[in-house]
Order: sequence, then structure tokens, then C-alpha cells
Amino acid sequence: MSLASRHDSADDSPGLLLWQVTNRWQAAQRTALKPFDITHVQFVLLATLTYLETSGPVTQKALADMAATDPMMTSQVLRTLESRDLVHRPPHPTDRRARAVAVTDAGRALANQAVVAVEACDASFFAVLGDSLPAFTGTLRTLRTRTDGDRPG
Amino acid sequence: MSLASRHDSADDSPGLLLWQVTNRWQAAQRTALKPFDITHVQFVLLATLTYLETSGPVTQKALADMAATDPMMTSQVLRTLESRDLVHRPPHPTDRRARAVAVTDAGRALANQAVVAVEACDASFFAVLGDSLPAFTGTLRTLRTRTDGDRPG
DNA sequence: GCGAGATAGTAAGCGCGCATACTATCTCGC
DNA sequence: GCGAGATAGTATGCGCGCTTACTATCTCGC
Repeated sequence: MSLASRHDSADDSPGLLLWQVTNRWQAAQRTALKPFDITHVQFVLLATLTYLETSGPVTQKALADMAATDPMMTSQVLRTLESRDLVHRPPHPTDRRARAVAVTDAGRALANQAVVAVEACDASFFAVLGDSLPAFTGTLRTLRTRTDGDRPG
Repeated sequence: MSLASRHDSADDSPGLLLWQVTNRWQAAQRTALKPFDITHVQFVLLATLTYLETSGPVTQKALADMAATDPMMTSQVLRTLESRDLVHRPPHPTDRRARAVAVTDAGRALANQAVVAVEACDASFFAVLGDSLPAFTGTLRTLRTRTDGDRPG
């Protein structure tokens, strides 16, 4: 069985489609966030942190777990955000290994503005699905849950 | 409206789900392709090229269009594949700007082995969807088609 | 206490994905 | 021919996503 039989126009498998659609979604997010000069990941961490920090000190690991991002990448992105004074990372009050990440006033303001653009972008991107959006979201949730076993629990 | 209202467990929007599921799919692909020591993108280009080259000389641009990959990235990945003797890139016979990319025997052999692992990986990843896989694929295709306007046509 | 293992974070490096800028060549109007 | 614009490809740089290796600190059994 050769490779050729798999292709009609280089876009058959659900995995390839998933990849291509996600690339386009990220491009849309990039466009929407351009006025704020932050990336999609930077926005997600900023927004998640804004939500999390209402209930006490947040470590980088806790933030990475909540946002489902890689801890190493999270560390790097937070340092980038810190260099722009959107977050600060003082020592954690009780764990000297950790840092208590917190969003600054500027970071909170930027996040609250950016979230409007991001939600509009998302709504526009998925508008074509209409009533089938909930089913699509449910399917994605199933896929994410099903493959949770890969993660360190 | 604050950011906090958007979150139940940092995973509400379809876009975020899409992103997370794609990351997990890529991780699965990475694992499946590890024995062959190539990445997902390298495999896709190799497989697409294997399919395309049966009908004449293939430029890097044509390959990038077919695989829906970025031309700059495609150029870089092809040079990586060339350094491993999986493809070669002689001058194009009629267009002196271009190269006639072709897969080597080693590249073709590797692709034909890897495609089995990739297909098994895909089948396993999406197995949980059962009968709803066609609907999911159709939805993805809709999203990709709907956002085609962003691309240079 | 105290030593072994677990955990939070950093450092360095690789490949993808994209943006900008550039060279070389092709194409088309004249 | 020949000059203007389009096109194929490369170079450079940045941020994501992950891997491996490392330090500092915490936790738990003894």
C-alpha cells in the first residue's frame, strides 16, 4: 500500500485537518491581539492568572497546570511579561523554591481590554458552525479527556 | 465584565480546546514517529512529496501549497531532510529560480514505513469518537474552508 | 535531626510557524 | 529587446512547544 492512495488533495486525515484549523485559529488570534502587542499564549497566561490570583498566591506550576501549558515555556513567557511590567514574580511567601506570580495593574487592564477582542475573534471564527458548535466543543472535550492519560496526573 | 466569569477550569472556549487537543495530537504523532527520528512536519512533507512527484517536477512552493505549510518553513525543513539524504533538490529543469524537489529511495522507504505508524496513531487518537468522527471531520473541513479567505488565493 | 526522593524553577538547545527583507529569475507589456 | 512587476527561494530573527540537564528547596521516613 503506497502513500499515494491516502491523498486526494493532501488533506484527508482528521489530524491534519485539526492541525490546519488550529494554525488558522492562531493566525486569527494573532491578528486580534496585534493591537495589544501580545501573543495568544501571553494573553492566556495573563487572563488565567487574573482569574486565579483572586484566591491566593499562584505559583508558576499552578498557572501552567491551570492553563494546560508547558511549565518551561510558562516560565519563559512569564519572564517576558515581567520585562514588560505586566506581571511581577516576588518570592512565594511560604515556599522558597517558588514565586508568587501576580498580574500588575497594567497587566490587568491590558487583559481586560484584550479579552473583548479575543472573544470577538473566537465568535467570528466559529460563527459558521451555528447550532453545531456545542457538538463540536463536546467532541473536542472528549478528545482532550480521552488523552488525559498521557499527562502526569 | 471581568475575565473571571469566562472560566470554570481554564478551558471554556472552543479555540482553547482546539489548541489543547492539537497539542496532544502532535505529541501522539511525535511519539509514533520517534522510532523513525523524524518530526510530524518532516513526515507530512515527505509523504506529500512522495505523492506529488509521480506527476513531474515539484517546486518547493508547489509542495508547500499542497501540504498547506509555510513556504519559508518548508524550505528549511527540506534542507534538513536533504542533509539526511531523504530528499534531493537539484535545479528545476525549466525554471532556474526553482528547485525540483524529489524524495530519495531512502526517503521513500522511510515514508512508507512511517505512514503505517502515523495511521495507527491517528486511528487510536480518534477511536473514542466512533460514529461521530465523520461529523467532526466535516466540521473541521467547514472551518478550514470558511477561513480560506485569509489565504492568498 | 537527617538523608532520600519529590518538587519549583532555570538554562540551553532544537524544530516549528511566521514576519521582514533580500537576491535571482521569470513574465508580460511595450 | 527591455524595463516593471511578479514569483521561487534564502537569510535572519522572534516566540512557542518540548527535551534534557541542573540547582535549590521541600517533604517524608527513619
